[in-house]
Amino acid sequence: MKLEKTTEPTRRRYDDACGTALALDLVGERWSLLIVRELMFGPRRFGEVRANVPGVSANLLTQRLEGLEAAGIVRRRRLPSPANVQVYELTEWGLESEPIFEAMVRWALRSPAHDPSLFLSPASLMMSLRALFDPARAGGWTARIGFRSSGDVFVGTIADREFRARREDPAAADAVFSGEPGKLIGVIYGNRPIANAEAAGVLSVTGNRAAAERFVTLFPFPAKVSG
Amino acid sequence: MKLEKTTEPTRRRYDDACGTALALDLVGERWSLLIVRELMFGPRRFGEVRANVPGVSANLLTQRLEGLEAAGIVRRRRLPSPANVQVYELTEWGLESEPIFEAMVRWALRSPAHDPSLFLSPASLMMSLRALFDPARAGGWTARIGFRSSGDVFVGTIADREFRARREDPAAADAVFSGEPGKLIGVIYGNRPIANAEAAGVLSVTGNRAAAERFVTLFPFPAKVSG
DNA sequence: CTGTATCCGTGTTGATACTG
DNA sequence: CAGTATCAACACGGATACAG
Repeated sequence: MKLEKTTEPTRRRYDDACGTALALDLVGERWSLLIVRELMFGPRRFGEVRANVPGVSANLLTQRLEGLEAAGIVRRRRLPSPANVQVYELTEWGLESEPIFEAMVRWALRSPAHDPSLFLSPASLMMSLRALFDPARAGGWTARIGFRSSGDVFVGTIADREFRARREDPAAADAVFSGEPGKLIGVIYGNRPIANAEAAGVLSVTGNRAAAERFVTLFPFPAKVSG
Repeated sequence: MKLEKTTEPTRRRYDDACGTALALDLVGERWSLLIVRELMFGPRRFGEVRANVPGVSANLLTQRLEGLEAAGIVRRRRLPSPANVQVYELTEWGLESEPIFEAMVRWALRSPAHDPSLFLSPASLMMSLRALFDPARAGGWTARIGFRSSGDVFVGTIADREFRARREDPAAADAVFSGEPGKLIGVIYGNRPIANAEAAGVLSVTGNRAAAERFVTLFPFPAKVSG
């Protein structure tokens, strides 16, 4: 028998009044932000999060979800009867961490170290689109664009110079992209013709083709740093 | 016999094409962002960084500065002859990480876990001001406000609905605040009268008093989350 | 003073196996 | 599917010693 360590014998904190340090105390531990990212577009189950955060082990995911829940960022909920499964979702405040992701994506993609061939989760795809969306290019355009990607579905809405995304059936969207997240983002990042990707068989577009063609021009990829 | 570990036997990376994950690979290690924060307003020496990032040990600081340099975020420079000391400064791209800090500060300060009584570095003070600055409240006002805080000096400039800050002699500013960072930010966060803090002897204001009074109203503190 | 290079105790991480 | 248990390897933080 050994001494009980209640939960935190010496939790590793920054003792710093700076908001940055506090943010790092809240979500700065390894994996935490990637877990929040997966919850950003709606509730997810344990296994769904795990499958989309490559490399995280089950015990760490458990610990992080507990920590995020204790911090008031994540809430655990049980879906009503027919489903009756447990899901994790962001609290209102957790959802408000979104600008952190946008800033990180915009900044990090300028690094020469970025490797677009690595795994990309559907949520990461949508987050990237939000981060790179250029309101000026959208002008007054309004559209609903659907995505079917690795079994996940989203509808992205462009209206009032804003781009929002939700997990939602894309059947009623103006146009729908289907394909792996990495392939979809490749068309947008590379500013390459959709037809080429379709010919390569890695992507398909249904619905209003002109809308799809216009959509992919709204996300300028940031210039790489000179180094 | 064992393999030589050149420098990084198994560097701990997220193998994820998401910009968020890349940002965390770049600056997600413990201490890294707080080090960048200290460099955000100009070059700093090793000891200055160490003194303003409470708890970081010398060897960790060395490691992090090396890593940040290798990533192209920090540059090492030797000041010309009379000084002839080595300083660390952000690269252009490193400087562009600033929006990440603003987003983190704005989000984290809503946490009930924020403890304003902890240590606050002068750079953190200026970062907080940038994060909380409200362009609408500034309107068309133009002013230069100086800060003398823990041996550090800054000038904050309000113009064109923007607030910028640099390490600079505040002698020529319209008004100058002097005092510890925690006390200065307390007046702004708490929206308390300057006179009270002066009476308590923790702060002093010189120059145009009306400008100082107006200045402190431009940084609305975000509402705490209900939890 | 400005770092750099060790060693060491401890806590965290990650792989695997396992349980309900 | 949703976690828990175990354990080896590693990272962290502190101390100390050392170099320019």
